[in-house]
Amino acid sequence: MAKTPGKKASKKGLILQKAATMFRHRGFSATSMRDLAEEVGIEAASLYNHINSKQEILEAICFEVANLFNEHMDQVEASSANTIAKIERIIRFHIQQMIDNYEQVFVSDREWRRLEEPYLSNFQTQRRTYRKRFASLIEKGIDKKEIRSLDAPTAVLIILHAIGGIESWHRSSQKISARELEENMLTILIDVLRKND
Amino acid sequence: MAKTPGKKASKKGLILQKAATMFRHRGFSATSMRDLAEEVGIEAASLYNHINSKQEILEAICFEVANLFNEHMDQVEASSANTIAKIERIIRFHIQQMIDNYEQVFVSDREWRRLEEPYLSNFQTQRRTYRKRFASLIEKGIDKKEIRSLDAPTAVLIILHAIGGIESWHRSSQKISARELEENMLTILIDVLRKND
DNA sequence: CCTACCGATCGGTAGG
DNA sequence: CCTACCGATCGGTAGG
Repeated sequence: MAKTPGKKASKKGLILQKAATMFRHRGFSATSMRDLAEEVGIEAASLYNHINSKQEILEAICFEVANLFNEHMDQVEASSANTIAKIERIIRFHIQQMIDNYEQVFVSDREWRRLEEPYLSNFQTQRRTYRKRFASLIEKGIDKKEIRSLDAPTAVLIILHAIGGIESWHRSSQKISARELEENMLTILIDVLRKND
Repeated sequence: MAKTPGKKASKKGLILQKAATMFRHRGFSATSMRDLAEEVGIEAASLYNHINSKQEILEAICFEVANLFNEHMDQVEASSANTIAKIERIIRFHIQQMIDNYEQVFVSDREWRRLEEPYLSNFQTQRRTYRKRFASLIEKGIDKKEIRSLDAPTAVLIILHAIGGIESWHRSSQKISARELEENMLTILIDVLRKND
């Protein structure tokens, strides 16, 4: 109610959405505000009625994605499922986001390096914290003998980056379905963790 | 003997090496020829005595890496090891290259998108072909019951991107040793494939 | 939301 | 390998 959520909000939303698509294709640095404006359907100068700078657009994309994953992690940690089920939920969420929210997630994952301080450090810290929470979950699973003995930080590294591989699936011409991809990937990644004795 | 390999060759080598480091940090688009020149220790204009364009530098880096991996794949395919040993060799090579030849491999892996045609298509084709060869090896292992039944293209996707996760290790402050990382990662990735019945 | 425009910087060339 | 410089384009602002 405080801010009118009418046209102004949706135009900013459109800018962020178009920006995500363009940043993914060309990269942040190679995308010009003029190209973005054209895609949005206004003049470059008019962009600045909705956003303050090019940097701010990148910040909005990166931190929206970071918040999304942090909040999901909160939910999972607060749930009462067993450890391997929690991890499965997290992996599934990553896969689904990489499929359904591809542009934003990709940009957040690959272009966050172009963030300026202090946002860069903030983002890196959030990222590190998220991975530590994930690794802790795996450690707990190992302690409870639900998960095979392995180096948890390395496993997190592998799992998260493996999911990033969905990018190649998006670029692939002869795609299997998203549903199939999700199941194939989940099966393999869960098998990385599951004890088989 | 044909080309004198003295100062001219090593200066070009220096340019490529410095460029790889800068492209990794700032990205191809955000790296200026002036910044690169300063790093090399000459004026921007002097760069053009050794290379023809900024694009050409990126091409040199990307295709050198592509050739390296293709040639390794040739060797492995020609060898007489069993399938799982061949795959282990390939994975180990990827891990080692990602550790020892990090700047170049990273740039080739992340910045190839900035390549212009016809190099872009050429690179993409090489990449696709390499992955198909890798997937074929996995398929063969499945047929020979050396490898568990899984979707080979998805497994390749996971393995290759998982290894890309070594990037996070490079950025990490509290590093385990390269040797440990290699073993942790290899163990986990081979366990993805190995039958355990 | 536009026209008009700013200073800075870009990749690259001419000519020596 | 340098000085001097090119046209193009950049992110962003002024003023309406």
